[in-house]
Amino acid sequence: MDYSKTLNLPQTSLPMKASLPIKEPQILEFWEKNQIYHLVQKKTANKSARILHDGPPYSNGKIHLGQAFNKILKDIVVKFWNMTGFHSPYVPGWDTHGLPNELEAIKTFKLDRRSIHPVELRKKCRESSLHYVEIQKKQFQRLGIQGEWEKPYLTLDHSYEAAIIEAFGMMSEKGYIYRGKKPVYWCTACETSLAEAEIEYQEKESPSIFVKFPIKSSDLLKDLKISQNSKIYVLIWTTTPWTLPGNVAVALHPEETYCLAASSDGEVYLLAEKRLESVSKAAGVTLTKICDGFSGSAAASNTVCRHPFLDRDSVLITQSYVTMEDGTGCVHTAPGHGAEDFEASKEFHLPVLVPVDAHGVLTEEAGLFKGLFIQDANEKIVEHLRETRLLLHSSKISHSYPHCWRCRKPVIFRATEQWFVGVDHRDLRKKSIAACKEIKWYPGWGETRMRASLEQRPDWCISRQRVWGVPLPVFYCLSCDKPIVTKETVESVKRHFLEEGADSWFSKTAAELLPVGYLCPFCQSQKGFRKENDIFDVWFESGVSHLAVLENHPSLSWPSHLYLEGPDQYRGWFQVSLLSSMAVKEIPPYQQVLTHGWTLDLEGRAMHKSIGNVIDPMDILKEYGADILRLFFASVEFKNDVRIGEKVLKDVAESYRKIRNTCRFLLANLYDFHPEHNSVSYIHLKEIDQWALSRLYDLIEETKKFYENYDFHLVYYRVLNFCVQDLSSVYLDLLKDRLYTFRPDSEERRSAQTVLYRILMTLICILSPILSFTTEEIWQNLPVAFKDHISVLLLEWPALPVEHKGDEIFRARWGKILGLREAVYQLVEVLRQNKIVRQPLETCVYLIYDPSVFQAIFQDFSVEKVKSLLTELLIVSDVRIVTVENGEIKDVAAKGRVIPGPTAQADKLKSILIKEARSRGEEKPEDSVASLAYDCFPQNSSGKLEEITSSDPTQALQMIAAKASGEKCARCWRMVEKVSTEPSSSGLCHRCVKVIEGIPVS
RNA sequence: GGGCCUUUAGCUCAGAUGUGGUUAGAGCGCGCCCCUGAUAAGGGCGAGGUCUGUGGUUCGACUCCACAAAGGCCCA
Repeated sequence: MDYSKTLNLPQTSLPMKASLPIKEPQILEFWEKNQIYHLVQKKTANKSARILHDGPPYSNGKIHLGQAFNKILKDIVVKFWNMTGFHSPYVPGWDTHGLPNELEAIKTFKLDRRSIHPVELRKKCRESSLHYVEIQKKQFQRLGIQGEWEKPYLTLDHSYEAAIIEAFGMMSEKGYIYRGKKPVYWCTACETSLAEAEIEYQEKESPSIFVKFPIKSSDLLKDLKISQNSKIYVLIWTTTPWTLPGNVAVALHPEETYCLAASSDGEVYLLAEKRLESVSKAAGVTLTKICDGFSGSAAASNTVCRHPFLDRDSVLITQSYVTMEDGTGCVHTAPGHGAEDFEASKEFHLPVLVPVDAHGVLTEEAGLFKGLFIQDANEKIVEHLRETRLLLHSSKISHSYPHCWRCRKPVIFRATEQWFVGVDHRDLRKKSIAACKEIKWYPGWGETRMRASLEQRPDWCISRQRVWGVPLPVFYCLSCDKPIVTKETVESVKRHFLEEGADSWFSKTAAELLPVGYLCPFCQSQKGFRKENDIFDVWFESGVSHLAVLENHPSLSWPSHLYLEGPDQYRGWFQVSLLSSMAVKEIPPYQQVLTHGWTLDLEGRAMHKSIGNVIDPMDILKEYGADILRLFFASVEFKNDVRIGEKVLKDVAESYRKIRNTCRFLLANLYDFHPEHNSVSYIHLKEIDQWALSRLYDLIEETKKFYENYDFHLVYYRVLNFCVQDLSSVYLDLLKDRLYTFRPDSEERRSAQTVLYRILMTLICILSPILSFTTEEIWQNLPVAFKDHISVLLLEWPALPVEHKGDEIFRARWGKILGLREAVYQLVEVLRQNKIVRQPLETCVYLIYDPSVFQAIFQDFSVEKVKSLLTELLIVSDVRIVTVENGEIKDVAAKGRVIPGPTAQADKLKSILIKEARSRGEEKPEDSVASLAYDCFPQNSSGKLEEITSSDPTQALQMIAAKASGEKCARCWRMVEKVSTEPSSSGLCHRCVKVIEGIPVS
């Protein structure tokens, strides 16, 4: 007879196969249509605000994996906050100005930036930027990121542009802004200065030359009584011959030892003693020391050389940055072409010469090399030096050299007029470093790194020679040529930008931008003014986003709780934001800083187009779905670098299925459950159900802590382990009997459902920040009676009454019981290997009764309770708690007699069972019984367990497993003594007979 | 070359509890087996690690120190 129709089998509309790439867009539509983001904001409106301020990506292309990573993490954080008592709006932003966007526009529209009018170029840039904003917006939304997408912040917004001017004005007013000539990275192809962040180091081949600087006069040579007529030279080494026209000095290390060495042709060179050997080798000449060594400072004293080809002197100076690792220990110094050289020029009052123009062409100052491009100048200068016998040696060298991040060409160092933020003005650096202590860094070493970055950084060059950006609001008097930045002028420019945007700077005259009748504050001239040509560095723009956005956006407030970006931002956005905030407000713009690692390929290499290992996030969405990508990022320790590829995504997809199926099983067994009408109160729940609740209680507590600490991977593993270990393998497995075979509305079944319901709702909540699409899908498949909200995103973090945790005795008992379960399954496995049983349900487990052992494991439980608990937990057909007396097995009743010697009893029981097996005709009767002593006082048990249990560490529970006797019930598949022979219920056990009474059987 | 960081089973992660001590854990994957009433599901058991390497401190180090290798970010 087929009794399966009489069972309460699971029913659900939630498919096992996720089909995320198809399902997710539908869910997005649902969120969009119902304005879920705004419902969440409305719901949390009166909670305390906690703001994650979005760092703006460039709108110059489609999103890459690193950006997907970043936004997903932000989304998880914000969703968690919104469900745990905070009001957390998320306003995404874009960096729409700057070189990357400008270059993208030039490429897209094939523009000639030399001929195009700035206003026209800006129009095209704007078009391109907004185009990519829309693309990226769609892509981010596709990832499931919730936010104010219809009102993001853009750095080209008029209000934002005005805010930049305002911030500049405030900093200028406090004296942070100054104008100066300073060597900056300069790309001759792009004709612009570059920020440090815009530089890439690549291998490059350069000339490597040793140049002789003839000594004109020197204290040292006088002291050494060396004839001034001798050919004596200071020997320098350089890889940039074109900078020689800018040479004004040669630097020696003050403490290192220098010497004079003669070559075979009688010339004498000054160089560092330590470098003598390698220089001889490199130049292929024999150098012989001709006197004792002397210090660098002695050598430099009043020593003047003649420039090798210009009618000018070059003085010897001392600098501690001179190293003995390469060169000659005598460093060619051109203050217009090097940072250290520039610093030295300040100390020794050297002129800063820049004989190279913006295109990389040498100027009048370079003498006979005038008009040459630097590459050509290199060759000509070397040639000239050789001709004039001032070149000792020339070769080629391959070394790491700075390149432009956009055009990839080698850059030069060139001093130009620039605008700066003085980092040490008003102790800005010190204050910023001090502020780091007040900020919470995740991971903790972020503080060290930020401090180190701050300590090292030079003054902040905020000007760029481009047009796509916000112009520096500076005017120059046509009469006295002094730069003018006053409260009045800034305010006037700000007003224009607020109304018409920064384009007005390019379309209007200075007079139109300035207040009517404005006079030069320095000379009172009426000749008028010209406008500054430079625009702001994009770091300045994004660096003041906390002012432009947090203070002005209606949803936000200043300061933010958290900034969350990649590790490159310690020197980028984190730092410039901190500096601008400390300069203007004297308070950091964030309370916490969280960084994630870089996304790498499976071999641990960074992703580069040239290597061909770049992964497009959209490809992952097409194949796996956004939830898999989200789950992946939640599964890894994201504070480190993250390796991603086919294999790891597949692995995560597997785990995803486990989680999904667990939820599906829960849901499918609740098809006839109504939480209001069918719930069973806690005290009436079965012990096992209470245990499941206590596990759930722990899960909630622990995952909440993990989320709060941004340890999403711990949330992932905790949830997965809960699904696998507590639910799938233990609780759900044992519950099938009760759910399927008991009367639908029986107390036992409702007890289980009460807990399943709680577990399902909790899992959905815990997972919703990560698996937003899937939990929403489950939510849509939930019975109406379960739901008090339209979307899963409106839920609050789950809470269970503290009593559900279970007291110490309860928890100790369950610790032991689960250990016992593992031991029993080892026994069952032996029987299975011996082909005695195929599954636990065919097994009977015998426990030798020993009161102290039972007390230790089961605490205050009665024998009956232990028996029924274990039968259900172990999914065996019978658990017998027995004593063995006079060769007979006796089931222990509630107050059964106790006899000593459990081990001996177990042995006897074993032989009795073997005997029985033999009489049944088993081939190998001794194989049909498996025994084990379960040590209920393991030495490694925790202190808390020790308190509750007795102190005898040697006691153990004697357990024996054997094949269960009797007949198999056709409905519940348990082995029972006897099944019914009645026609209406034939083959059924007593329990099932009762259940199907009144239920028609087909 | 400098600063900061990473390196525990095939993969992703725990842990080594504020100051070193007996057989270093999980999930996935893998192997063997069971079930067919979660079924392109579910269950059981098992095999996998000289804790990146080398040296040192110590009675004893995966855990402390030094150096090194590989990789990442930033800077020169």
